[in-house]
Amino acid sequence: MSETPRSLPAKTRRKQLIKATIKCIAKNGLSGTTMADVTKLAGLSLGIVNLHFETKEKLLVETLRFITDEYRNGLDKIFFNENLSTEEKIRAHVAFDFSRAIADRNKLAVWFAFWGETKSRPTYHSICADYIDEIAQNLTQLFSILKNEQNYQSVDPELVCTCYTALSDGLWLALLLTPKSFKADDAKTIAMHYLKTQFPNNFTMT
Amino acid sequence: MSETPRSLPAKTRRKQLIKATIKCIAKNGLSGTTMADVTKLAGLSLGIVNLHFETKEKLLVETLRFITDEYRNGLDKIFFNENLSTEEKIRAHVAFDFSRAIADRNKLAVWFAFWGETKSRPTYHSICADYIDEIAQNLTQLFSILKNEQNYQSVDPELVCTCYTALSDGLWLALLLTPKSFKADDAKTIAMHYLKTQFPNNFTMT
Amino acid sequence: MSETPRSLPAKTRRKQLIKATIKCIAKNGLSGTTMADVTKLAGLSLGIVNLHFETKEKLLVETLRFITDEYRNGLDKIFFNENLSTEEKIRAHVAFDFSRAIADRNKLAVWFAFWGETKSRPTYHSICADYIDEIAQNLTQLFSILKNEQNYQSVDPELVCTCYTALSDGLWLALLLTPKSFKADDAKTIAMHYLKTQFPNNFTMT
Amino acid sequence: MSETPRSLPAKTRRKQLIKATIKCIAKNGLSGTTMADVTKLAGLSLGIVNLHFETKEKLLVETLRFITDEYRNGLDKIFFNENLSTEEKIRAHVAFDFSRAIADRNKLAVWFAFWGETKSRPTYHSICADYIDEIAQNLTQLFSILKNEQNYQSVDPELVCTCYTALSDGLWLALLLTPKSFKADDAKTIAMHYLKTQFPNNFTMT
DNA sequence: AATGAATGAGAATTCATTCAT
DNA sequence: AATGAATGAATTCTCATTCAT
Repeated sequence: MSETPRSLPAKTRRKQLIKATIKCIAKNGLSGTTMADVTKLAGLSLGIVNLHFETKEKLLVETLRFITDEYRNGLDKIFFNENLSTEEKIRAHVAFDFSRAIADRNKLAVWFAFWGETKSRPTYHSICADYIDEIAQNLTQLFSILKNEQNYQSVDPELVCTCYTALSDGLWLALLLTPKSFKADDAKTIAMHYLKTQFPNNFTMT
Repeated sequence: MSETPRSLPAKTRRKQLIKATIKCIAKNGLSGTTMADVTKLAGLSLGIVNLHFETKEKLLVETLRFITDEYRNGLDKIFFNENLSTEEKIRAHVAFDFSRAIADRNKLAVWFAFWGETKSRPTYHSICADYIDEIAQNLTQLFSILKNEQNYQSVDPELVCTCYTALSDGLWLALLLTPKSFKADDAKTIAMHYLKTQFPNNFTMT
Repeated sequence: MSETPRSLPAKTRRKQLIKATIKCIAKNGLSGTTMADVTKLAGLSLGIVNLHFETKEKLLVETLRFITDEYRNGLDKIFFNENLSTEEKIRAHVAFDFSRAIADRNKLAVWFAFWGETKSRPTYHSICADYIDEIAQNLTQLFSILKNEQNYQSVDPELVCTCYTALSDGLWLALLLTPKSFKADDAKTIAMHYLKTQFPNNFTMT
Repeated sequence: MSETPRSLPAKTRRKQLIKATIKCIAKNGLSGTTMADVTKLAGLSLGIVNLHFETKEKLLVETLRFITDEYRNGLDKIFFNENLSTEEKIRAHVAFDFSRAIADRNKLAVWFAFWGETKSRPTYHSICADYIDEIAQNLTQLFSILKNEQNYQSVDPELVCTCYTALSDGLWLALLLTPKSFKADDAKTIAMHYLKTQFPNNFTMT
């Protein structure tokens, strides 16, 4: 194992601790995650969390914010990419949803761990509510543009967005619960299958 | 409120405690649920959990099993109801998924609380895996029969089952996360919308 | 050692813990007093403080209140005793100030431990301010009555009260700091010596 | 505020830290005084205490010694001042006891903070015992000289010294506990009032 | 069957001290 | 001489479990 330098920029340390926290939550659950576990996994001392995050709760919040930002930023890059057509953007969105970085079982476990506590923790809820809204607006807009571009009469962009979002959440759950029999590619196939029912002239090949 | 008798059949006490546990998990999250909270909410003494469930862990497992059984039994009643047509069975399935009893926010919070810990707790996982499989088989069969009855050529019953299941899981999450703007009826509409894309000649009216 | 019963009335347990706390503060200082020390000295388990006092801070406050109440109640019994003359009441007051129960080195250490933190802890301050005022009023009244009864022209009862109070506080400090060379009886002699200067016709014999 | 030079004579740094310690103890109590607080208040780095005092304990001891020396040196200057008469020396002593420099609430808080820990800390005790003795000897001698000079028959110089010392300690406590209603001038008045009872021909005017 | 005071292992947090820069 | 990130022992607090009544 390579020696970590004794002193590092605060940002690096925070990221190091957040990554260890993700692994820990995936391994032990939110309730089973102790500061001792996290710091040991990070190869650091017990007191360091307090130094960089003050409390365990704040570390958890920052961890949720980290995966939230990662997801949002990834989607924003697609949404604001001027080189992609609308269809390509939607395809890229789906591909991103079930990519290595996002549909990673550790991160999925973290998502669901926080969602499971959302009702009782206003802070978790507000962090989630925040990004859900923004992404839904962008995706609805994409469906709306595609509808107009390609003259799909009966499509309801908002409904399709809600349906697609729920579907991808449910597919993530399936990836988390039945990792043996259900893979990211299966999930992507199903997501595309739904989009094809709405936009039959698009989304035809893989 | 009427006085609880000091001595009651064990089964009644167990149900009483499980119901208190559901409320507690919804209110405080899985990690924030203590035996003191549960027993106080049930109006019983601290020691009673040990008497009826031995450990907290076993109470939690029984709680998960309780909502799991409730869901499975409800669906079984529909599936084995000889008075219903296949379409009616599927309609009833959807109606049940978003009924008062099932799409109750307390129970949804419990589902997601356990799912969030699933990766780290083999027991929770095996309880979930168990019922998921059985229900998927039944639902796939219904789609398969409908396909043959009504001559839907291109429908893949297994894929539709997986897609519907993921969709309803995702809709439950939406009900949990955004209860203000998204109601059970909205969820049901979206679920039916998906089924209509697969079986356009069925599921036409509300 | 006699076995303590496993379960006791809450009041008894609280007193038991407060007494152990007094000993601990005297032995280790306020900052050196740990819950582990207190509970070990009381022959009880670590968790019991939380059960009866919630936090360490509350145990400390109750401890201060305990010695405060003991002092105030003792003086009240003297002040409201109808069988004593005014001079007898003042004599009893002095005797009480330097009695076994009050001029006990453990308790003195506790008094000064709290006084030393008074400036930084509003709660400690308010508990002290409370009783100081009440006692000063009563003592001033005694001096006032004695002045009138015995026709002492130049005595200022309020000033004598403040002076006596400061003197007895200082004598307590001497008892705490130089226990070898300075005893309760010496302190009492000095206190009486001061009173004799103000009321030469009273307070003549021991 | 002017920049502190990065490198300064050790003595200056030590005094700087001791002054910050006094403020900190007054503000947060002895138990609430951390190295982080002290060094921040001094505008210096956390590691500097170790450099100049080795341990926190040694810094505290030096702080106690600092206020102790300040008090003792002030009194020595009076005692060995050949230009003052005995009465003037005693008057100066009282004036010093309740001067700005000594009856400062920060320093009083420090005195009582240490006295509160004296019973459990032999080091603190020996520092205190040391100066108490020396001052008592000097003051007794002054009273003794005054007695002989002015022919006070019944005065017991040692008793008067003990009484005055206790009184001034108690007055300091009053200044600490009830700063609003009790000021240094009030304390001085009471101290002089006591001395007048012993030496009625002296100490007549302010 | 039921109670709830007591227990004590386990977890978060604090903070004096260290040490590479 | 000075810095401040990092350490980890010590302490408080939590809470599932026990057990005498």
